[in-house]
Amino acid sequence: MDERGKPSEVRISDLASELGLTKGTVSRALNGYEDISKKTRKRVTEVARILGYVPTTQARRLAMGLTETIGLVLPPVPSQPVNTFVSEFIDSISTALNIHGYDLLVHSVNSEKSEVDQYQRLVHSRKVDGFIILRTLEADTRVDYLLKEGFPFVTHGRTARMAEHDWFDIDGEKAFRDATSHLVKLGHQRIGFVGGGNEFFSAQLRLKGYRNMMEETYDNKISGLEQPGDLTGLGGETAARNLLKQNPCPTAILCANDATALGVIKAARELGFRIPQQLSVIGYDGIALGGYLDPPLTTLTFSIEASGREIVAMLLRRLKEPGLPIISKLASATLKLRGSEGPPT
Amino acid sequence: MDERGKPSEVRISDLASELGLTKGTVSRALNGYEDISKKTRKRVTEVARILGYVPTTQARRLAMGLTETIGLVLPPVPSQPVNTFVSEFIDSISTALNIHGYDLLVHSVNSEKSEVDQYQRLVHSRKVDGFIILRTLEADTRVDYLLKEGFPFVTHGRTARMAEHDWFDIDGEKAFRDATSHLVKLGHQRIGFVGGGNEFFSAQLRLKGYRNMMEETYDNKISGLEQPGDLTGLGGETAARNLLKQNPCPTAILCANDATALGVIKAARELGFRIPQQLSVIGYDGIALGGYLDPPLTTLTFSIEASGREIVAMLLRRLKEPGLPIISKLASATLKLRGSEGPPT
DNA sequence: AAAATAAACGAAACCGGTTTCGGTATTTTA
DNA sequence: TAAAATACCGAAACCGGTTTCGTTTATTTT
Repeated sequence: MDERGKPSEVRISDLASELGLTKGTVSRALNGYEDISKKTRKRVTEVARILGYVPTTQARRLAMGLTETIGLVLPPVPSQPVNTFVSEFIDSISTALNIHGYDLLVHSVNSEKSEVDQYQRLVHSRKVDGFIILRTLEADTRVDYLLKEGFPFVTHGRTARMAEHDWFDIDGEKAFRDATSHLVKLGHQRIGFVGGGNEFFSAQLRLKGYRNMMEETYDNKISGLEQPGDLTGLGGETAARNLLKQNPCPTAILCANDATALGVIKAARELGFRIPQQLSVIGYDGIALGGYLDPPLTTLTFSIEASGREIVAMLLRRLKEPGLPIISKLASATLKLRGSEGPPT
Repeated sequence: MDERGKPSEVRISDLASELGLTKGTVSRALNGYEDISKKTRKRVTEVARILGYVPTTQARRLAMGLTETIGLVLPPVPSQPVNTFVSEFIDSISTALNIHGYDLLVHSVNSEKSEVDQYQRLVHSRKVDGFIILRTLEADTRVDYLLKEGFPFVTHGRTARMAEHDWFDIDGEKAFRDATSHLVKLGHQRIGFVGGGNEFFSAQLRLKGYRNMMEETYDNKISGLEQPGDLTGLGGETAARNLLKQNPCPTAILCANDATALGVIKAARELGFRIPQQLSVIGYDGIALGGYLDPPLTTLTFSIEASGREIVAMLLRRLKEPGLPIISKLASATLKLRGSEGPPT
């Protein structure tokens, strides 16, 4: 214990000389090597505890040739901070990583450099052992780059090259089939859809789920109700105006995410629609705030915490056994009925 | 350029032998030492570029005795993910740090270990050069610990010991004076207040701002309208029920944050109050989602991005010049009128 | 009791950089 | 032109650990 301000400056050499051993021996004693006598090991760990010795991370990592650090590069999201996904996700993966002795390094994409540049820097400077990739695109340059380098990573979301890399995803296709089916059962026929950017693979799958269910149910007789979106509230507003000026207009609208749904609801209200009486709205994401709306937003939801834990587990497995065949996992979202949908009038 | 999968494995020694120099010379050439001829320096940088040499971070940091990393330990927030503050804040500070060559290390508090333990581990294992502390309490054990260790950090929010450490804060007292004053000018007399947990210093200051303005305006004739809260929607609901069952009941309610405001609005609606006609509500945080409510939530807001940038600047200054006197900065929030308040009826 | 084996630790190389110090070769000064 | 100063680079120590290899001592084996 040091009385002074500075944190303990005990190095392994200090420990060694204190014990009358060499630092190599101390290191092996502390790391459970078998060629250390029980008595010595006990003595070493005891003195280490008393002196408050903690190995310097940088030195250990240099010697062992690993970083025990996982990188997360935040995708540049121009003003779409409606979603708490990122913070919850960071929380869950850092928790999971910490448990296994790994650290989480968070980087941002500052305007000057491209996104792939960030990955490149992190790889070459050996700051991380692997990556977690968020918001995958169908053609994803980050994935392309890391595959080319042979650098470990797991994506949250699928890509066009999903057969070549580990991934975790929510089954958005099934989720939107379910949601559409739910609306159909309530009696809706003209069900609108507001998508996300089509560059996102997930957006395509959600659209697919919706479209397939509509085609199967109404045998291609009801169409023209798909609108592009951009996963923001503003995008939802414009899409809703386009849909609601049609005649006959939709009695329900399915949205690619909750932010979009909020925009749709806002625009619909301004046009005089009452929800859910005159228009049912369903979102996707399960943001907590949806429960405080009036009416509370019905949405498709999944556990961010579980997703993060799963992804971390996959990545750590990959790091441990690089030769493993591709790992992937498809989890499912559940429809959380809260009140923004009902039978059509 | 390597054709194979592996990332470039060029070490400084490879560069040196390729150039016919020693690694010491190469290092100095690359780091701008004055005892290297212009010609040699040019040759070194050129070959380094061609071979794609990037110094291994771990080695550099070990040799230089620094980590170039800042730690952020996420405070354990039991189910309060209504706020996007954390993700936006992380985004802004990592951007600011990256620009200066620093990394951001994010840790979580896994149940087993206490929060201070996390800081202790990070300090002793020398993983970070400094910390950014979020959600300060009046008596903050994290601050106590780091002050004791003499370890650099900047807080977002003040503490009881703010005279002893660097801090950045939003002037919540003034903000709530302003908001109260705004409601007074609209004609409100019975203005309610729902606080945050009183262990947070910020919550106390917000309450103080509200209370002082009320006392000054109504000369202590109007009181009993303060309710405790917990910064969550649920807390807002119960507080609102307590306030609204009074007779006469408040015509406006000021909330310690937006999540609370959402809860207040929900409860008020359920009790039959129309907003803002029968009850004005004002929040604090400026969450983007508030703009999509009906009516849009009037709130006190400030730039998270600017806060993050400022805090990073303060911390880096501190690291560069440890002897500097305490640095602090008080920024102000602005009242964003959106529609959830109006004159009383 | 001598030889073989096992147990326990010391010595030294290594990870990949940075930095100090000292020694030539070259230029400047006297 | 000899001496002093300067420019430029090599050699080696160092950061704080880990790991391999070899040596000594203690224990078995024959």
